[in-house]
Amino acid sequence: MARKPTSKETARKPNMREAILAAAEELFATNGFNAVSVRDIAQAAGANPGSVTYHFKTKDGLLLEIYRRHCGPMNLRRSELLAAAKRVRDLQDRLEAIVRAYVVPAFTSGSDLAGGGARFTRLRAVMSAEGNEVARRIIAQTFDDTSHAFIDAVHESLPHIPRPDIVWRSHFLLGALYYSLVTPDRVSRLSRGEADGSDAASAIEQLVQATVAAFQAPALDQAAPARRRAAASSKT
Amino acid sequence: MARKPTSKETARKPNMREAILAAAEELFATNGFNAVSVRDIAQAAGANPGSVTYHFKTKDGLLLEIYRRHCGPMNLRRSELLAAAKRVRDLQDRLEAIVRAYVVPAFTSGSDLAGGGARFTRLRAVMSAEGNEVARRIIAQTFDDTSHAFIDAVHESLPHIPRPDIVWRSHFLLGALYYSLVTPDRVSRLSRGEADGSDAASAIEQLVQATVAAFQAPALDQAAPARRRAAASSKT
DNA sequence: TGATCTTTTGTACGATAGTACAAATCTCAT
DNA sequence: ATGAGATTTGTACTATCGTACAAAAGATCA
Repeated sequence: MARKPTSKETARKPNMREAILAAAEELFATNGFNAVSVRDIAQAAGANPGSVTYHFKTKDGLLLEIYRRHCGPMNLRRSELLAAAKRVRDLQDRLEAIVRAYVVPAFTSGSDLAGGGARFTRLRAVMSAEGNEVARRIIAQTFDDTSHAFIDAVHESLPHIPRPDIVWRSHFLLGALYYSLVTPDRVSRLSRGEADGSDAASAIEQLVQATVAAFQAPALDQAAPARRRAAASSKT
Repeated sequence: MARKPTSKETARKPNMREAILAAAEELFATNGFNAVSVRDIAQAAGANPGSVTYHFKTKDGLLLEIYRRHCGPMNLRRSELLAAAKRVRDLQDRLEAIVRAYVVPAFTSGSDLAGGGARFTRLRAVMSAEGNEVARRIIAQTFDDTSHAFIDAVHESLPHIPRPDIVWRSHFLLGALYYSLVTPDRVSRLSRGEADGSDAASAIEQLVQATVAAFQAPALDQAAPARRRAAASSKT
């Protein structure tokens, strides 16, 4: 084999590095980190396995770069939306806007990257579930600021709710958000086709609506004890 | 006869099969399926790698057996609690009892197995995130009945809410439940120590409270459109 | 006890993992 | 065109993977 005419027949890849990143993001997000091999990624990107090593040195390095690529834009977008939300005058609307500022960037792209932020958010969900070390480090130092800002904003809208309760509820929000991206088919299945779990717009609206109501629920201390007993009769 | 030796000390291995199951459950739940090797499991159980093959044939078979071991008891427990909840007369209390019937067995053991159901639920969360094939098959055919029963029960308590909305909200519930078991430390961290994410009792109460409020939120169709964009001081 | 069945051990095999590295190829200013 | 740097390719190495299997050890009961 003297030569191979790669320049003409295949669509010219102006940036193989981007193709590898996109392929890895997709594969990691759907199968987890360890289930995907470097060779799988290379094949999906139409690249050579060695090319992955060249661009990202290690598999961890590849994951790291995926995070680096998305964290900035997404958090920036969240900050902007949060700042705008805080300016909403009506209290009820403001809370909804705050929640929306947290949810929307997770579903839609926070940058120019194709495929949207949903894929990256799903990736985060999967890495979180797997207890991935690289992801854990990045998340703690990158997203905690954003989370705190969000929690503070919610707390300002609901000053009568203790902060720990708000932390719990925003934690539930993130879990619900993650799970909606991980197994959207379950929504379609359980609703017998009446709802489409893959529809981002529906997911956002439903999630915002439910979360706002959850945040507005009375705090545990002041509400539950009075009528606790009737509900939980059998207990270990 | 010598007394039954406690399983913590080296002592004797009365049931290596159980030790392997427990070790695998723990390792899978914390690291994912592919990140854990059969050798890791064997070592954690104090067994020989070949012993795993003998008892469970394959790694998939081991995972399958873990599911088989838990699904029955947990769903049975849920059915019992759900039946009891449906008998609660007060509407508000009934809804709370229904939600509790869904949540409690996921946190506490549904059987005599040590370690509680939390570990298994966390395992399910991780397998779900990884898109594990074995788990996917079992879940669809084992948990969907339970989920439908739960959704129907909630719908009976809230007949004015469209069923798809209830599906979405119960989906969020499961996501929040999963995430609370996957990264409890995040709650502790974001609350700056004011809340303990590892405390099952707190998690349950917070989750039930938030979820009941979410279920009771007005449906999307009838509430949102009126005040979506403009500031709405008027109530329709 | 000895025979038989169950369980555990030790080892090995083929497949595949991540990664390194040199050769081949491409890009582009000069 | 040419040479230098950037990128891609091909291949190989070592480690570890899941699993198979024969031998050793333990258990059970006539």
